[in-house]
Amino acid sequence: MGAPKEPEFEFRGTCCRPVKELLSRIGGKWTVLIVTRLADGPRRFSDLKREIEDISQKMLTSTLRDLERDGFVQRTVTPSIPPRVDYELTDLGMDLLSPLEALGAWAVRNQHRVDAARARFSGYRPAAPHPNDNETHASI
Amino acid sequence: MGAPKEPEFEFRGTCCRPVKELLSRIGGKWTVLIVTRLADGPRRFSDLKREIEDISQKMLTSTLRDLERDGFVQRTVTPSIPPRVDYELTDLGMDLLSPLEALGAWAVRNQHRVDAARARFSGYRPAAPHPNDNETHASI
DNA sequence: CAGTATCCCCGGGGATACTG
DNA sequence: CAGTATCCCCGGGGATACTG
Repeated sequence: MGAPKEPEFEFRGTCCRPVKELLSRIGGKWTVLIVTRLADGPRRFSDLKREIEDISQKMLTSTLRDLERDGFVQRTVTPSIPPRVDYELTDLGMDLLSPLEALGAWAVRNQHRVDAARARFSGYRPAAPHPNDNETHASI
Repeated sequence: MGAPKEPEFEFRGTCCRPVKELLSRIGGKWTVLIVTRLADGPRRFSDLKREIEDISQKMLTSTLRDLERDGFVQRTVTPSIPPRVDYELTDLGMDLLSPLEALGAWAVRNQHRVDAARARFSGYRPAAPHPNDNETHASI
């Protein structure tokens, strides 16, 4: 009976569980950082940890696990002592780079337009302020 | 004088606060849904509320406010009683549609590869299981 | 080295009631 | 109609300690 009422995505005609999932995956704090690091070639766990530096062990592990689970990353264990684990992009992971780069390029190209909009928004807007913009109204 | 150690994004050479910001914006639960609705033309607040249906008033308001702030959406008030507020994509918002559609199309095209990866991942993996895959080991 | 276990915090998001 | 106010919850993410 009840499918647990997930909001049904509709993306310009095409239906959208996959879109929603991809969006929430790349919306994660570390995913894109890790993927772009791996774009330059395979990395050991400790390489990634060192290169990204601000990431916690836990988030590196769990983000990599999610990426492995979804098929973007291949995990290879070399059972030595100490153990060695390498991560690399799969074909699927490499394919993902294109739309990601398109989005990244767009963000960089249009950054100034967003910044300008923000300046306008927080600046003086004489007409039609939002109801509770609790600005101590300047009048007197 | 520490800048509050934000992880510095590096996206294939180009630096990346804007990429990070765009990613977290479209990673939001409702942003893309709203933007794609507006892609078909201007909508009143209540239209969006009705069309998206599962969204709460609060999230519709705050997501629209974020989109307005960043310059993707234009908000137009008609001070009648009851009031009427229309939202529409700005040029910036419409420009965003391209990379978004590219990403959406990719997600749909490659959905089966992700699904296949997941099936493999949760299925029987004889070699190199993760340390604590606490599977009640089938042996005996 | 490459993890796991535990504890904790904050903010995104939801529900409900109220308002100019 | 188009919001705001309040209260609440959960899970993403961080810190720290421990381990095969």
